[in-house]
Amino acid sequence: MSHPKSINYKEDEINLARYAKALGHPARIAILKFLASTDTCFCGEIVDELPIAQATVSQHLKELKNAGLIRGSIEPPKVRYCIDPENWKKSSRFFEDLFKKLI
Amino acid sequence: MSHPKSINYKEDEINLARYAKALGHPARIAILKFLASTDTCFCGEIVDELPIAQATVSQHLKELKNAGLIRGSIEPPKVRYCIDPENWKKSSRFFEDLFKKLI
DNA sequence: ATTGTTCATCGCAAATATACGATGAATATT
DNA sequence: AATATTCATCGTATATTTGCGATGAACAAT
Repeated sequence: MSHPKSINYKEDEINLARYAKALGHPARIAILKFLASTDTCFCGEIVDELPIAQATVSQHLKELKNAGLIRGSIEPPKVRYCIDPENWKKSSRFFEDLFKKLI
Repeated sequence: MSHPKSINYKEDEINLARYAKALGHPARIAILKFLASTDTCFCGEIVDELPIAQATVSQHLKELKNAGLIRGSIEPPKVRYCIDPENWKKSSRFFEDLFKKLI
């Protein structure tokens, strides 16, 4: 792919897009809602909850982690996941700012 | 692709994911911010503003339109775009509901 | 030492997204 | 009629995403 015009979006636009992209799949929305409702949980609980295979759930968790929306702490042989409160608040503010630009 | 477990996400999760996905690219964030700041605009103005080709801008506009976030009205030989106030409010509420689940 | 549990990662296939140039459709101007 | 403007769409190339089964790593329990 070529980029004749050099791409230079603003930092905030890139960050907001990254958060939005992470939220852009029903499975990940469901995972986050589940996480928010239970405070913390293990991968296995999500697998039981959702209609997708363990490998796929693990991949979605990885993406949410990469986006910064969740965190995982090892608790052998499991991994306890929770929402990252700081980034959660940050992304909440990002969306709020975007939407209040019009309403 | 195969789907051994039948996929059945909740309606709201699907809708929120669709809005989020539409917001999941810096160019589309930039387009929406520009649209919000100018009320309405033509495709050409966005092409001047953003570092991407006309065909690509048009495609992003199409995706935003498919997601329901913007509308376009023909004004020959141009198309005037504006944010869809109703769906904008709706998606704003969706995100608000998601984020307030934790904070 | 062997087995079981839990989860990440690898390797693969198919689908979707991103970007562009070229072309087409619609209309206004000459 | 011919030309110019504006924008959508087509065709194409490449990258990313989504999903799965299989395997591996880490630890617990036998």
